[in-house]
Amino acid sequence: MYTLKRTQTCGALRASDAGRTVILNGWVEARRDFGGVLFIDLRDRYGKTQVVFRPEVDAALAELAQSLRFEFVVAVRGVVKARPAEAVKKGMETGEIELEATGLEILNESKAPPFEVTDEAAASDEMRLKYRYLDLRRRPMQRNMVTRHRVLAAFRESMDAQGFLDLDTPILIKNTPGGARNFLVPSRLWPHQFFALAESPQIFKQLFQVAGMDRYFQVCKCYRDEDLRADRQPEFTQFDLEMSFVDEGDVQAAVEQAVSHVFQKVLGVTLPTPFPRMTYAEAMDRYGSDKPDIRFALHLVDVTDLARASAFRVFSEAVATGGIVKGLCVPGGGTMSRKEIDELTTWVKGVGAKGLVWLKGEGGTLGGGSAKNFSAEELAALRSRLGANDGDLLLFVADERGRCKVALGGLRTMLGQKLKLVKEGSWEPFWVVEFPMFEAGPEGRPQAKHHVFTSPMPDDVALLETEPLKVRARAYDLVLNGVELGGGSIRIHRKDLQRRVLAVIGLQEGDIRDKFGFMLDAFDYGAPPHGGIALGVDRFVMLLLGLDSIRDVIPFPKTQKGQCLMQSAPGGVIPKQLDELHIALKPAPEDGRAG
RNA sequence: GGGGGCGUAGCUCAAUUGGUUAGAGCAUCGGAUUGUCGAUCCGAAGGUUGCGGGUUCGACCCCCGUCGCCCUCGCCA
Repeated sequence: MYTLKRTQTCGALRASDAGRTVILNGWVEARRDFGGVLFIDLRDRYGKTQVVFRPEVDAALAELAQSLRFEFVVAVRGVVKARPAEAVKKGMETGEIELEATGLEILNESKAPPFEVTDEAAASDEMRLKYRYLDLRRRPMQRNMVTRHRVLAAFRESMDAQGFLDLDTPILIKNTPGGARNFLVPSRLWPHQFFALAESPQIFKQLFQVAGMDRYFQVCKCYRDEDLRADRQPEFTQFDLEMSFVDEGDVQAAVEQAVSHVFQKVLGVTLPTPFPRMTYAEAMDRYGSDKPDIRFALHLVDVTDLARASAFRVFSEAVATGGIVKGLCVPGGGTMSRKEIDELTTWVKGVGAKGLVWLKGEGGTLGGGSAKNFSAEELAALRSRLGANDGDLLLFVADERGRCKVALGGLRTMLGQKLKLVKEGSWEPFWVVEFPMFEAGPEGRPQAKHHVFTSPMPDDVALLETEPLKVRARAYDLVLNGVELGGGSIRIHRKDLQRRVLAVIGLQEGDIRDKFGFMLDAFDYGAPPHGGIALGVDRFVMLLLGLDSIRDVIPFPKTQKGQCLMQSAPGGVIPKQLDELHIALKPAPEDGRAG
């Protein structure tokens, strides 16, 4: 119990409140002591208000206020006063007033915080994660969390308006190898048996369709035990939806409506719909990426034909061994230093490419770098093919097809950011469509690129057994500003086609029965045509806020090694727990990371 | 598993490229200060330079190993 319960929040008071007696509760954000008069900035989720203590108003109170320190939690009663004209703080919502204190209750003291709880993130990621509750107290993080809430609220609003049902699915499910590595949960009641944490609600949402729950959606947690990235966490959140009696266009339209609604509600931005479509083949050829940032026009240009006959062996040999040569013309990139170009080369080699060939537009032809390896005619042809001007930088990668695209596509993205080619504040969502059904696995055997329930395009079904790698899928990814927001597909709803697809990836009848038996059984009982999609909530919020790490929009994220620095999770368990689970531990690996 | 960056006071950083007493700002503590809002001024305290080993007359600096944080490739249907 405490006596001075707040009557207002710290962001509420304005000049029109002058003369009122109110009570504020909050944290001490700043303290300015003039010996006589003492100022305190009081903060809560809603804002910040200056409190002033004066000895002439209450000497004992002013003395008590001297003991206040950063992050003390206090309750202050006082009279709202208009500030003297010269003391008005511009740019502060409550800057026209201050609270002249007549009562103070220290609700809790605080140790000196390990870092300052200020708007500027002056602390390292490590400190922020260890003391996450203090990091979250900072205004920018509070803003991020509020935005996250508003995005979720707007999404649910749109889904409800479109007639979707919010239904949940189990987190503890059966382990099915393939796809992302699962987190495993041992079963106490069934010794030697394990649950897996759901990596997505995929199977269940399809079974909802079999069950007639047309138009399902959910905001759900997903778990994948894979390596982390700036935009990947082992535990993340998806907008998940699935619909019956639909084709690609219906799912995309539903998503466009929901995404547009979120943009309108959260940013006040109107997105033109429908979103443009681009085929996977075009994305890879022109951008070297299946999630290109199309906000800047920097395209990969194929010069394989020119390279084939070149005297420059780096080019001709790459082509002779079945590779390709592609180039990128960076407008104005000629000013980049040798050192900067070397950094690009280092990166390219890091992704497995052999190297980077570079030239600069100068004197009406091309010079610098590898120019001496080409004839004048070749330089002219390259310059013309890439549309280069004097002052431009030309970058080429000659390599195996996939590596070439990945290397140049990566360079394109890096240069777009480095040279600020991107129009800030622009939003260009689009769909990448016609993904390949399969990709070559380790031993050349086709693997599902999306997942095994994805339907092939009708025109390509005949190729399933003969040229599986040429079969295109009825799959689609939603891409926004170079980020893959999510992907989905029209599913296979007929058992005969499903069996053919499973056979292509080499699953034996026994395996099929073991892994997907219940799914196929369900399809025996009238599965409707259906399809859906899942979008990454964390990435979505990150994009809306213009941030570049997913960690800043997840309240309690893990480090890149998958640890929670605040809890020190994961951690060990006591022998009794292991006994109950009938689990014996093998010796820990040498790196000493065992709990 | 591979490539790269970083690790120095509670926090954020510096240390003339190997030279003897490792500095600054903020925070902390003490003092001064009656209109500030990153308050100001004076003073104090604060260090196993992530950890282990090596090279050297001498190591924050060079070498090897290791741990941690970040970026990235693989991986993530």
